[in-house]
Amino acid sequence: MTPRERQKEDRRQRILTEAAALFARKGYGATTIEQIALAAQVSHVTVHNYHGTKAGVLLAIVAQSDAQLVARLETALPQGADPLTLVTAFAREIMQHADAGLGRALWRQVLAGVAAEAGSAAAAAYQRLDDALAQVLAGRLGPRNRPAAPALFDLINARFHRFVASDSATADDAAAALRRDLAALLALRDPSPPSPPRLARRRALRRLRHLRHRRRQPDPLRPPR
Amino acid sequence: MTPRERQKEDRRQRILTEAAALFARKGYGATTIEQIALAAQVSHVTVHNYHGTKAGVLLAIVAQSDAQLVARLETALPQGADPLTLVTAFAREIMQHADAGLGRALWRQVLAGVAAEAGSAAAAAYQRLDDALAQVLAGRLGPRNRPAAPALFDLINARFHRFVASDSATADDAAAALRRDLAALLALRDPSPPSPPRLARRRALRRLRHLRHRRRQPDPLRPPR
DNA sequence: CAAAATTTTTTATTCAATAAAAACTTTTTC
DNA sequence: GAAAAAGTTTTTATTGAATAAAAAATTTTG
Repeated sequence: MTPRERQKEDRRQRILTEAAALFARKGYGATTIEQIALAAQVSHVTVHNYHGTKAGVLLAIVAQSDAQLVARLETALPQGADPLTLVTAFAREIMQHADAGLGRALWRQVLAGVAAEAGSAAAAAYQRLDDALAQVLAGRLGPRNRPAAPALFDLINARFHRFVASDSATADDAAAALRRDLAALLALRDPSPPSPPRLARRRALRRLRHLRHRRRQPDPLRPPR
Repeated sequence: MTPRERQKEDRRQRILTEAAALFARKGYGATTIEQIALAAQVSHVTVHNYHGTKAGVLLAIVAQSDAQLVARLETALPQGADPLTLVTAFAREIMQHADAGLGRALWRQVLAGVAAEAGSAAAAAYQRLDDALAQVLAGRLGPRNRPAAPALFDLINARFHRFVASDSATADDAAAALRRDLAALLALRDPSPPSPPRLARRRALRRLRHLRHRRRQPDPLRPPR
């Protein structure tokens, strides 16, 4: 690594470290690029050259801190759990991570930045992290359930957005709501009335039903014992 | 309505109309509040007084134009369709609406504004519209499937976000992806291996399976004929 | 009609963002 | 190793969003 590359890396790191400290201490709106530049001992133009916008600085911070989240999830997530338990555990982790790390006010700015600067390098990096998170989830679902991982992640993400948008919601509330959503989704049925079963089939069905103690259709996803 | 109220309403409407025209013609970034103010014959401070921020102006425009979308969906959506068809039709409608109306670039700013200004009056108004849309969906699902409406709407919304974030994605692609997601979700199964069935039950199961022509578990949601 | 209340405009300031030129540092080349 | 070249940061300047406070204008009320 040449001295030039090293300097560049140093500056980059200084900017991110100082910005993170300032954002955490004074909030996003109240810290200025100038203050970040001053703390990092560069000019404000350099901050812009490195990260484009103030939101870009924040996205870069998230990209760093969230490599950790991926690692954490790898270990913290239950291994053989049913999908519902897995998904709610996953959701809880990322929400607690949001509160413990940047906090919701900053996360609102992150989500805004991702939406506003779709296509930018910073947004692309965030997207990769999101994909990595979805991969972790996919890895924990069995091969049979893996195809559902993207949709499950979308549901988690929707709840995460709501969680971040509010200041009062708790991670537990959000997880419970997610569980309800998912249960309702899995209970979906075609509204057209089933064609009346033929006689032989009806007999077999009746017998089976009896053996099942009247339980018609066991939920594909049961809440954990 | 007093003259004062009427004037206020007039000004408000002028600002929104002129802003919409400017945004459409020159894009969000290239139109300034000053230009909007000039066209609406008010000062830039008045624009701020009415709508807070530039994103606030845009959100107000969306709130107006999207009352129409709700009405349109009420008529355009199939009535007795199965959930999967309904959901994809719904998704297609809102994406086409986005393209036909503001366009994706502006929608990116809308989504960013909602995230950044969570809690503001403008964001709350947007949220109500979102809720109204979800209500339309709920109305079309039978009473049996209605509890799944929020989750289905979340899935649609996630796809809408992706759609808006990209400039190349088509509404059809997005709808197809949504259909796949949903199908995968509904095929979810508990990963724990089923306890070996008792003998009597096994016999009944075998017979039933035979009568079903080897189809184990019919999809609760079938694609439309 | 005059006083009071409300609203808009004027004026001024801070900060994000960007551009262009100048200054500085490292690397390359001879 | 010195001079030229390349790359990077800083200085300087400008535009535009956002906000605050005072001044001006308009409407309502007594």
